[in-house]
Amino acid sequence: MGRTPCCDNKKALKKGPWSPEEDELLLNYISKNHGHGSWRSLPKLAGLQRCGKSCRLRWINYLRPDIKRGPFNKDEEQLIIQLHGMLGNRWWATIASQLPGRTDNEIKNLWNTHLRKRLIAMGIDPQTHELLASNCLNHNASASAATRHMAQWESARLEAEARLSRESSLFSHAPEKSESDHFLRLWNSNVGKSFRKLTSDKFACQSPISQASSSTKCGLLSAVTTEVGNNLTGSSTMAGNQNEDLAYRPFLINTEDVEYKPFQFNTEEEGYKLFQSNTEAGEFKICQTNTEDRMAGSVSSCSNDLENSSDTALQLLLDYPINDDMSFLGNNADD
DNA sequence: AATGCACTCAACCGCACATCT
DNA sequence: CAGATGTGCGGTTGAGTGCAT
Repeated sequence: MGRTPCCDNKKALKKGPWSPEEDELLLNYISKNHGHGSWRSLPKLAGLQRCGKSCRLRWINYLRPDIKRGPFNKDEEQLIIQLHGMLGNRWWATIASQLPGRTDNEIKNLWNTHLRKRLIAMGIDPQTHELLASNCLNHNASASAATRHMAQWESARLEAEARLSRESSLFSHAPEKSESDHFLRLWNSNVGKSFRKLTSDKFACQSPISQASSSTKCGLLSAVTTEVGNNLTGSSTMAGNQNEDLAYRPFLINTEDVEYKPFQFNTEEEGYKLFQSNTEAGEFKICQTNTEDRMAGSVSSCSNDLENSSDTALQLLLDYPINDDMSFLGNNADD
């Protein structure tokens, strides 16, 4: 039963930095064989005294021909921060997928060495994207709004997951994509476009940094419909269990200009307008949803005064020029 | 020139999930 | 179906490097 171990620890396998000779062996093997095939058997076939895992890592993070070298530009850094705000630490690979030629390892390093420190210097917790405690003393009202925004964003994320889960069940013949991939694709898709339109029209926002305090009025970004049913329950449970990691990050950041603003709705009712899919046509559109259908457990303790602002950091994220297509739905249909 | 410190980043480690026997 | 293995991923480490003293 089973297979032999991947890496035989009894063999003296080399560790540490790769030599140019080793790189050449690995490159030659992969180019001659039009791919790596089994990573486990690769080292032996390629004549390398390395474990397959080490070979894979070397290929993915360094030798792959499509690796983009050189420093990250501002757009890339901004996108990483935005995506980290959406996804958190758990999905470096997903973030990397949005940056052609960049590896998860590279992005992770950039985050840990540069971006994280930059946020800290700005008084922002790089994990939660919330204001650090010291800043909260000066921005109590805003920080409390930030907490609400976290709930709003988490609700939006759950809604997206639930919707996509439902969609995937409708396209059950299609291969499953990862949850995060769904979310990113959703964000980049017409759904996101609709959402962008909604937020453009309806969202107001305030900056915890630029505005010392203000009374706020916000609704929930929790337009969860009863159609979601069990899928939603699953998502909700999942998110609850992994709250620390999956927690939606409410802020959107422009690190250069310290634009760091949460988003809000003008009214609670507006918050309940979100994605409603027309599954027959495979299209999404926005419609009114019943407030009573909102997901149980959603944070709803929002105060009800809000200051409008059309120039939001959210808009920066929403308008970021990500490829706006529905290819993932198309793929589903094709498969 | 020597030393210590901070920083970077390639690589390792261990876990989770998918796949195979 | 159970358990072993393969693969991918995030967290962490530590060697190399640059800078300050």
